[in-house]
Amino acid sequence: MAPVKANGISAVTSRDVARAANVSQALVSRAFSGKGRIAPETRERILAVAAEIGWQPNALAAGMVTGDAPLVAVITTRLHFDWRARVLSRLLKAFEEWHLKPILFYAENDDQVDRLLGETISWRTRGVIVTAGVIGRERADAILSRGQFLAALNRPANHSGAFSVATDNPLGGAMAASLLVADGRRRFVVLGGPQGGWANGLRTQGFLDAMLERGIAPSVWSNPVMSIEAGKACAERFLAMPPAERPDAVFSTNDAMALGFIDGLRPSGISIPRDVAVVGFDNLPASSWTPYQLTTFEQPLDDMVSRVLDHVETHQQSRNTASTGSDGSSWCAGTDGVLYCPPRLIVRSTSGVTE
Amino acid sequence: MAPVKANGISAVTSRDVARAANVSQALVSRAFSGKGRIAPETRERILAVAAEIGWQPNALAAGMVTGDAPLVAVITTRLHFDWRARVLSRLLKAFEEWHLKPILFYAENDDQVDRLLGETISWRTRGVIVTAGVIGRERADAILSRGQFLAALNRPANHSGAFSVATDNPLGGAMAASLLVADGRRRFVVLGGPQGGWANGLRTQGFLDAMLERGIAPSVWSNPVMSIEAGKACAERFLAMPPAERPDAVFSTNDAMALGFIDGLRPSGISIPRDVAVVGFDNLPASSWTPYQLTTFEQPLDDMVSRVLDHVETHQQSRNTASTGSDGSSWCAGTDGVLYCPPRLIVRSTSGVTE
DNA sequence: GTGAAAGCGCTAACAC
DNA sequence: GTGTTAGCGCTTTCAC
Repeated sequence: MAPVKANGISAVTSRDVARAANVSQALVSRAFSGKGRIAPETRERILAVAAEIGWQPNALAAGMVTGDAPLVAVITTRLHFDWRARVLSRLLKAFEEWHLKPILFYAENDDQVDRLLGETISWRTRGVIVTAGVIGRERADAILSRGQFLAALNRPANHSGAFSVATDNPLGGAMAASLLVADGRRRFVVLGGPQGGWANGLRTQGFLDAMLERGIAPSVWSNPVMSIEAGKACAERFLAMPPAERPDAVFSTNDAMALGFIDGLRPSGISIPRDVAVVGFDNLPASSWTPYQLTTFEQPLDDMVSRVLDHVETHQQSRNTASTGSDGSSWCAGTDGVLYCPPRLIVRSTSGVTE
Repeated sequence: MAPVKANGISAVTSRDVARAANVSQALVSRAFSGKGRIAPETRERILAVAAEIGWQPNALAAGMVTGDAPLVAVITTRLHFDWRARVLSRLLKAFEEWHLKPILFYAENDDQVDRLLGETISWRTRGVIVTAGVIGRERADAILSRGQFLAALNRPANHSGAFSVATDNPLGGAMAASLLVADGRRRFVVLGGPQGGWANGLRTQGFLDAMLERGIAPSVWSNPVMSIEAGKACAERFLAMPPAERPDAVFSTNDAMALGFIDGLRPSGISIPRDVAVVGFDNLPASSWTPYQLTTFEQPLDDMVSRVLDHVETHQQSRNTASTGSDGSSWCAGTDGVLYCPPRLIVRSTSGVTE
């Protein structure tokens, strides 16, 4: 009954609708696009016929002929209990409102990102948003030179025409240092992450630099995985030290480790913040819960996503005004072209100072 | 230099590559698709030229001509700290491996889902996966009759040709009831959610039914939002009761409320599980942490996603063997066509029984 | 092994 | 207001 292709996909076309409504195929197109002249009654009739047949314009075909499909590429990775889930959620919502369709590219590892960035271009998207991995200069160039936008979250875009927002991690580290020093703490330890880690490395560095300015050299306890278990292990290490040598302040480069550290200390009778202050990073929901009340930093994710969306919107508009691609508007601060957003300090009761 | 369209999008085509490589346009297509006869050297040369020019096949055009783009639609909603993030993550990974590109549709509210399901078909996807809202019978029909697959997670698909997996929530409720009764508990309360809620309603019902069989009628405390704060509020309500009338067992229809309930009881000196047992649902990461150790149920999400992916794979294969759409293989158990997966009981220390 | 030619389903001029 | 026409950038016969 309905035309069916070899692959089993039904292939009703606008022509079928046109025939059924006794009009030309072009009118069907106009009825749906709203562009071009068409009598309201005709339009209604066509819409009715189409609904009956169950036809809707083929977006692929439309995109091809206009050379401009409402597509956006998003590169992401593991979402579970990750800032990316929050970011993605907000992006999806905005795109839905703007009638942009996001195609997702999932990178299991960072090394896949470059390849995915390449695949991206086959889909002739309006642009690509990157929330994982590293953007190569050549790739960035290839994308931008096609007039697509390129926006990166929490990583450098490595290109002047691209847009990049990131949490100011070193600043967060430095803020943690100030806070703990102002609280009169003396012996500091940083709960760090794996060597390659971007965020935790910068947080650690910011902390260490700020301490160095004060002539202090905190020790760093590195953890291959920044989990709650790693935090517990650090607590054990802490407890294994002679009491007099124990740090009286801990800066954990993420909340998970901080929470694990707190949990690890519970049986010991050591008091937080009296004996040791703890500051985390990320503001997990659990950090505000009764058993933790962790002082921490919140990445201004909503602001960051808003910036990204502003960039996308600007790009969309400049596209409409037929500018030739990269308008190079210098959105970005920072010498590396990244717009750094200060993390928000959230003081709870694991640090002594109440500001 | 490179051809540029009015909209600013670069429009290099396979024809440009063909010209540069001194071959026909058809050969360029063959070089990339691997289909059709082509001399290896020619292929290499074309690939090299294309790389230099920076051209890749236009997937939209390819999809249009073959009538079969490697696209999948996924309908989702708020991802932050939600099972959907985990599910989406796994779906994305699988699709990446299968070279299927997911287009995401975001439903802010359940009522938008039907509309999104409609938009879905414009993209001529291989099928759609639904993780939010309600699937109307007509929509399901429209999708399936096009030869697309339709898979639903944690909701009925409302169509025999569609696939649906869901956690067996009533069973979970019943299991909680058994557990608590076996533990010798007498006075039960259920921390429920909003009226409309699907999952929490079934969990509550399962619990109540199982209790009813034992001649017990637990009370239900409904909460408009199933948050940690709601759980705390329930704890206050609990504490406000005369001690003799207080429940000695709480079944919370999600972990967040259970954790909040536990937190709310902390200052009171009431002991868990001695004075009151608590059982949750969802197995949040925090539920296993030191201050909580919550007995709870885990949705077998990985299994469920695997089922969905099996269905997709089956559909893909039946597509290749040119079957005409819905193969109607009766995957589904249950009279409503939903395949129910039993939740996994995770006994920790907030329930008295250690199995 | 290669090229010519015919579309895929639609949009956008342009003529009527 | 409506219909005709010419493609969009590819894939896929089918000749050669």
